[in-house]
Amino acid sequence: MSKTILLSRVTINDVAAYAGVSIATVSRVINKTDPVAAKTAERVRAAILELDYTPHAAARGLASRKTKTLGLLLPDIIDPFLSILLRGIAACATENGYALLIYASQGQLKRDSVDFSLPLNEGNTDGLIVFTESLDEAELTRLHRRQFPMVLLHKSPPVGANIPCVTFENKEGARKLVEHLITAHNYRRIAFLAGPKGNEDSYWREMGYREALEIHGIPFDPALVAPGNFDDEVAGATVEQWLKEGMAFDAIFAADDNSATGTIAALRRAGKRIPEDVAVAGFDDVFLSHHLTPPLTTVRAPIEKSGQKAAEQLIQLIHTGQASSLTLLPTELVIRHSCGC
Amino acid sequence: MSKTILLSRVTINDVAAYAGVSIATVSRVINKTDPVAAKTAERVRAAILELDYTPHAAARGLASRKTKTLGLLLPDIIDPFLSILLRGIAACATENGYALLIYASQGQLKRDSVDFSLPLNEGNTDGLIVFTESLDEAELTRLHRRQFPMVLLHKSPPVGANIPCVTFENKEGARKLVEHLITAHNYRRIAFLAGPKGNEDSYWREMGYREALEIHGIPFDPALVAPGNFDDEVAGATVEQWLKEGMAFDAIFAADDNSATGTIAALRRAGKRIPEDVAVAGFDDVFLSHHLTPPLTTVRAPIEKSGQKAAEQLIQLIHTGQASSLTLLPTELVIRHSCGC
DNA sequence: ATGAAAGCGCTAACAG
DNA sequence: CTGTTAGCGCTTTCAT
Repeated sequence: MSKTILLSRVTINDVAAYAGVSIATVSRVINKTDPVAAKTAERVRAAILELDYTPHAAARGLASRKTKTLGLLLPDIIDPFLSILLRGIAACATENGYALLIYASQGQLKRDSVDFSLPLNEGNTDGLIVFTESLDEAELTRLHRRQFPMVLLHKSPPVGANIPCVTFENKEGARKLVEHLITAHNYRRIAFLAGPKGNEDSYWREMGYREALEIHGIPFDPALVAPGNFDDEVAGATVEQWLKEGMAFDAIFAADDNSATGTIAALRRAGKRIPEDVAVAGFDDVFLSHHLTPPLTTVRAPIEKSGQKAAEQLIQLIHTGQASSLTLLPTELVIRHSCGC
Repeated sequence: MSKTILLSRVTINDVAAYAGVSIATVSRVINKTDPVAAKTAERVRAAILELDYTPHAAARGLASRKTKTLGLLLPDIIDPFLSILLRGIAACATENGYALLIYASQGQLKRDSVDFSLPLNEGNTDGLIVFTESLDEAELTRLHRRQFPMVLLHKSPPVGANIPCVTFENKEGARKLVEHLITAHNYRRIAFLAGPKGNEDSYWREMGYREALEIHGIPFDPALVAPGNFDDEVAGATVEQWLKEGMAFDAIFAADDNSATGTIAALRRAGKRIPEDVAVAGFDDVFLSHHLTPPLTTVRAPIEKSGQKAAEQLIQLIHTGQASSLTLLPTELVIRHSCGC
């Protein structure tokens, strides 16, 4: 009976033998790929239950050439942003019957040695979501040549490779925010705390910042741009440095809310009032933004949606071979008090 | 040459043919399982490079009976806590050459139907990390009977199943915190905002709270315990309800920092001063805790470490068949200002 | 040091 | 409706 201790794996053969049918029939009732007589199916189901059988995913994948899992490649950084993104991806994947295989490459993955083998590939996933810089361009191009389904998240494709991509309207969001700083509050010395080098979200946010300045005839001052690295401590250090140098500014636009948080902390340590002495604004609108003091003026980025869209596009690509080459998610200005409002 | 477009998969056979050796030899140079003559190995490596060959993970898994991936089962909630936990797990996994397969069960996974197949199992992972309530006890017991390597995160094993478990010293941390509230500030009406029903971390934090009261001869008042659900909005609503009812308290101990955040917000909306009118304390010490106003007094939980330990234990279990049945990570009181200090 | 061959557990024609 | 059989791509004895 069910007390039998089965240490070796129960396979489809055991089920077939137990139910007195062929393995093909067992496969059919499991996958519902072909009609099976009701009574036979019932016997098979009983056998599965009795033997406590679970199909072997790898074997299935080998035979059917599909794994029902999505791969996600991330660089190391795991922060509030990623956590929200993950929720979007995971929800969409699960909803569509896909598992999510995540690989956090510490830094960028490159094909450096011969025995290099991409941990996520055709063998264990049906497709890949590649976040920012997690994968080397050569490798990206190679996989694409192989027709391996991929979508890029917050990163544009290498030239010549038409890989679908989903990201935010970063430039517009930043421009609107900075224009608000200029027109509503008349700030003129607005500093920008950039994100990590090479990060495209940050790049476009800076472009939006510059565009706003230009529109309003404010000359761009390179001294007013410094690294914040999407990190509260790095941002804090930069702000402290500026303060020490006696740099003049009446507002700081941080490329994300983490760096805005560090900015506020540093400003406060230096005895500055926010927004009276220096206004602060961020980007993303993550959880903590409205719990800061003062509540942070920022740009809401639909992070969860961007994850969801990426998964959606990937699944569509897997099923139909087609996906939008660019999905641009709208951003929205969120005025709170740190800007002076 | 390399311009050849290969649409069909390149297999070990292609490599073997190209290098003029048998597939066994190719396998050997890839896995370094047996000595291969230097010149032969060189030819094989060249072939791999030239053909752009990547081993097929599923086939490998099937043949070798190991997948080099760890599975992580999560309930739906993806919050700052999870994000930190993930970092610990992912880092340890990657470091040891394992990929991480994540499945977010919306709610608890149960074996409800026959064609139910646990998305993460012997077929695609070498072992499983099960977080809190993500997996039904029956299924847990079943997998354990099968000797499938598992470790539980923030959840104790079903009776009779000796599954390794890693969690925090929740009770001690909570007791120390509440004792601080009592002895340093002389609060007597201390409310407790509990976590989700069934959550063991929350349960032990409540036990620590009760113990502290008892030690100091303060009678336990059930009216002072209400749900916060590890969520800022739920916590805020509860606090508002208390305020409306005219409930008397001089301090609120929230079971986690999210609910402490909501508590502070609600208190402030009601015009209460913190800590003068009501003191607040949390648990976890996540990123935002020291950016709140006032900075939050809390208990630091080594979240990243708990993820790392879980992965470590699991890998050890896979390799040696042995692991500590209980890993209890110490917590530490973090006094900031929200308690009155 | 290398090759031949037998599976790993399953799906998917193809028969019947 | 059901069974037989040929792989899927790889690892792993067992020979040589």
